[in-house]
Amino acid sequence: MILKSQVEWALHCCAILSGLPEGRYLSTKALAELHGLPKEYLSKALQSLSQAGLVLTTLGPSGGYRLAKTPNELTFLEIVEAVEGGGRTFVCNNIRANNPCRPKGYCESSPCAIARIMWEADEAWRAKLRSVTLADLGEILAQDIPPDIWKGTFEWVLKRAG
Amino acid sequence: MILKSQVEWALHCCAILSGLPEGRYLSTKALAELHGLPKEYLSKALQSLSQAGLVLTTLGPSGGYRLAKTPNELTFLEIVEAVEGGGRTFVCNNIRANNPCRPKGYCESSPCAIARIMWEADEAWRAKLRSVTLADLGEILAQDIPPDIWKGTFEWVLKRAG
DNA sequence: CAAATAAGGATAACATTTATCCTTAATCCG
DNA sequence: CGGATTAAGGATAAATGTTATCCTTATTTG
Repeated sequence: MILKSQVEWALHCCAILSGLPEGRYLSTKALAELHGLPKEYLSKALQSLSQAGLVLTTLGPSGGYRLAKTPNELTFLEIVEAVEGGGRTFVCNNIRANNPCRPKGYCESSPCAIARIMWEADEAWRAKLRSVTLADLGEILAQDIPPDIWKGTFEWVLKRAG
Repeated sequence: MILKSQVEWALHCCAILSGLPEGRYLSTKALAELHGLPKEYLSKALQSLSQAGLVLTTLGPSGGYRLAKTPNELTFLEIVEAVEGGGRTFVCNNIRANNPCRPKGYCESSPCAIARIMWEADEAWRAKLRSVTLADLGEILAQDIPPDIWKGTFEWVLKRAG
């Protein structure tokens, strides 16, 4: 059970977009170059973000993407679910219903106990991702990344942002 | 990102095995019939449990599986990881290293901040699963399942247990 | 009008999951 | 001892999902 690599790509792209000045846009091409990713396929991840309403787009030269909200309003969970989908990791096929000892037409009152427990674990995962915003990430990155690399990247981005 | 259905199968099988009297074994065939599952493929899931040391096996007629520990020593996490593997759901491909603004040969000091956050969410998921034992599940099932079905299933199992 | 862009459809390569079949070695029972 | 039953595991195939590429369309900029 592994998340799509598009999740990783979307998170990194949002991290870059969160440093973009107000009203400017960054293209798929620039984001793909910056991360060494296939432009066409990265585009699908960005489209998912767009469909989820997390980013805004413009067309034409100088077009591209920018965040639809401020970084402290955008959570990891929103980004992950935009790309990966909001479904649960545990799918209950209700195999208890195949138990030959059950009376015919027997109807369960509640979801399977095993599924309920697995879903609680899913919810713990989601709760953690919901608690972290892009702004939080920005603070961590500011400490992680050497200032000169951070600055160089920022200038590289600004040069390409429409 | 969906867990293998074998995870569901393994959990249900362990739930049944946890009700088995001391020293008796239940075969793949019986477990497959009880849950309406393909015997040969279910066998792979049970082999995973065996390799992880969660169940004990015997060969020959009257052979099969029983738990290697008491139900209150066996956690959901152990069962899930035996089948699904213990890896993380988020794989970091370190795409930040592709950033053209980095000096050549630059070496990161710590894992990517995005990966660290995603891994914390994974750990929250695992922590929840680690906190629930088969004994806990048994208590919930005892309340969920009507006594006559529970009793009928138990007798069905005992009739087939070696 | 020409170039650049996002959006999205079609398709293919690749990996994983799901399943089936077969062989081997061990165990039980008559 | 011999036949039946079982777990273990290898080989293979079908089904599904992920990753990737290509192409068309509509929009925007200059």
